[in-house]
Amino acid sequence: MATTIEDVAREAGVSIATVSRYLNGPDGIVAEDTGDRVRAVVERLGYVPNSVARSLKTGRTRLIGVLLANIAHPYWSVVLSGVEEACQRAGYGAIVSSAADRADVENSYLRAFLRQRVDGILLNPATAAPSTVEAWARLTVPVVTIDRTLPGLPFGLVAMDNALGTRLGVEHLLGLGHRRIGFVSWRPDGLSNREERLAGYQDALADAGVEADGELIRFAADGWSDGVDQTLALLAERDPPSAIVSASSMLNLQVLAAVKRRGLRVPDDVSVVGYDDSPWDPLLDPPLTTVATPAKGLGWAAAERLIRAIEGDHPDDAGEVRLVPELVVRHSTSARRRGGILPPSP
Amino acid sequence: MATTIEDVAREAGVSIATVSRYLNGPDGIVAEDTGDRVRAVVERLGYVPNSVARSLKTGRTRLIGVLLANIAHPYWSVVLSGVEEACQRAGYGAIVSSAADRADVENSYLRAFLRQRVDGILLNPATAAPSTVEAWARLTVPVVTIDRTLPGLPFGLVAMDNALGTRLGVEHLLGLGHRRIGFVSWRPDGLSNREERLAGYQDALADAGVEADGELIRFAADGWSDGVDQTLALLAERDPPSAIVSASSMLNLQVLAAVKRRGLRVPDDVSVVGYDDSPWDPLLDPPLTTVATPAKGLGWAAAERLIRAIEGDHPDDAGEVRLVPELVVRHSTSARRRGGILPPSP
DNA sequence: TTGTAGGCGTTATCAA
DNA sequence: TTGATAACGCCTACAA
Repeated sequence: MATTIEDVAREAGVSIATVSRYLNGPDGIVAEDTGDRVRAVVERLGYVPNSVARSLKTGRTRLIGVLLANIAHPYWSVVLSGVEEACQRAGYGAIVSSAADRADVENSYLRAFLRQRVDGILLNPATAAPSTVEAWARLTVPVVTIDRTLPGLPFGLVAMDNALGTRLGVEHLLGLGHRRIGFVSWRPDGLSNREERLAGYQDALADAGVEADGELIRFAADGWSDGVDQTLALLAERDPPSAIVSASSMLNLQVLAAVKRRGLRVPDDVSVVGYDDSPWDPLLDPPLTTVATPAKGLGWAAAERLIRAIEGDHPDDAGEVRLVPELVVRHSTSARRRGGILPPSP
Repeated sequence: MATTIEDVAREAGVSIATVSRYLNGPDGIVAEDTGDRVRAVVERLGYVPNSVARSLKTGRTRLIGVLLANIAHPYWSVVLSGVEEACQRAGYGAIVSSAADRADVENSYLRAFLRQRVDGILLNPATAAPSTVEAWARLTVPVVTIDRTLPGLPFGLVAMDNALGTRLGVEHLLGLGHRRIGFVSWRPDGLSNREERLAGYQDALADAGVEADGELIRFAADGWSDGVDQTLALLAERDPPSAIVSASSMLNLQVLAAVKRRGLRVPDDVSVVGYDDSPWDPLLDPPLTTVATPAKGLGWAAAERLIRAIEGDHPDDAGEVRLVPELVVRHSTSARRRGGILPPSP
């Protein structure tokens, strides 16, 4: 067994209360020479306080649970770096897990977190299944949803202003003279982020008096390939778009690849606006015009907020915090050419 | 306070020992009707066992610490998905943290893990600082290093066969007739993965009897931009390479971007072999020939091994497990053209 | 300024 | 088959 506070107390010739006070109390709560003796013994024995015992006593673990829909998406590595930073500053640890996009896995992790007595949970919901809402609704630990939520979840949300994000892309293209603007996104599934990005696209067009055309909207299945097919289908229409807005960092490359595979040039034949401004977006060919979403800031803000809720200051329990995306103009967009897309080369 | 085992016992009219047995013991350790009563009460009260108390008693937390050098690298999101999967299967949770490439942060997380009484640690060392080795060397918890290690760390390692990885790239290019093959990697820092990838490149050339030329080796500073500059410098040499091997997924795009910025075509003017086969590599322009490294498998194998060590079967405590990379040939490499690189267009 | 002792919620030993 | 009870390691009144 590891050395305990009792070992330290015995060796130092004091009581465990004194050791505990020296370790946790404010400066000067133990006499200076007593403290010196304790410190020496702690050092010599390599004593490491057992926070399991501490948690049992205090009822707090200084652990938060982070439940991601799917951690394999590269976007989350950056978000997590923000979560880590906020946790580290506040002295919390993060148990992170990934639901692999399945509601049942999500549920089982939720139960695990409850058993672990985490002080709070950061939730990126995996699905819009009703069971999800039901299971989470009557929780007592603080929960903050991150990046997206779904109807009925009574938690605070920290997310991007998704509607503004796609709107920025559309308005940029409108300003360049584009009127037929395609939209490639994930298939809507009841989760807020997808719905909002679609709405931002549609509203921006409507506000500009541009006629909506459902044919210009394509939904891809999750993953790294269907976005290519959907974009190809979009480009193969009778009246194809002169510009495309991608609604996700994973789709950016798929849209670009499809345009090129079709033998078209970006931006000369088709302008492309990406999403998220991943670190590699400036390195693409051409450097991608993108809606920048501060991924690290998202993680940081969400963790910060959760920790505040845990520590008792809940200014706006179920309110939303929306981070503001910004358009970064690079070289994948240009003024609309007359004449539209040429037929594919044979 | 949450409901405890005592509440359940009282409501069910049994002792807490019986409740505990019903919950943890093998089937049939309590009489069927007793069990039914307990189950009903557990359900009604929404009792969730407190694993903090359980851990205090048993001395095991079923938690592992995952200490990454820098989680912000997108590669790790995929690795972590493998770690998660292994943990989930075995009923463990993973506290993940990121050292932001700093030895002091790494050390403070190590202490935090020790306080938390994690059952084991998965370590991706941040630096080759001597303090690192010293701090870790006399640990008692099981530790498995992942992806890389450094001299003096007495732990098992689960990593790619890095030398084979770059060798595969070089041999592929040699087979295509290339002789002047450039190498763009991270600046060596004493960590095994970087050293090994360099050695693999050098050995493959030596084995083929190709003269080594230090000018063909360029080291980039961490991040998303210096790799571009280093590649540009490489291409600006008097006798530039006809092919380049990139030693990291983060450098793939930087190398590609630099070649294009120089006005050269891939693979017609310069062949490029990438590293890691990220999910987006097939979508690049041109689709990247890459050394595929099973990132998810890496995470899975490392976590699996750590869990085995925790549970007491340590077949090969400090040995290495090397995952085998494979070359995926796409369209960024081609036979060497005669005449070499043209001068840059004005 | 320091010490004593009770209790946090479990598990597991020993009896019954 | 079940129940009492002693730890596990720490924090924190309350006493001294």
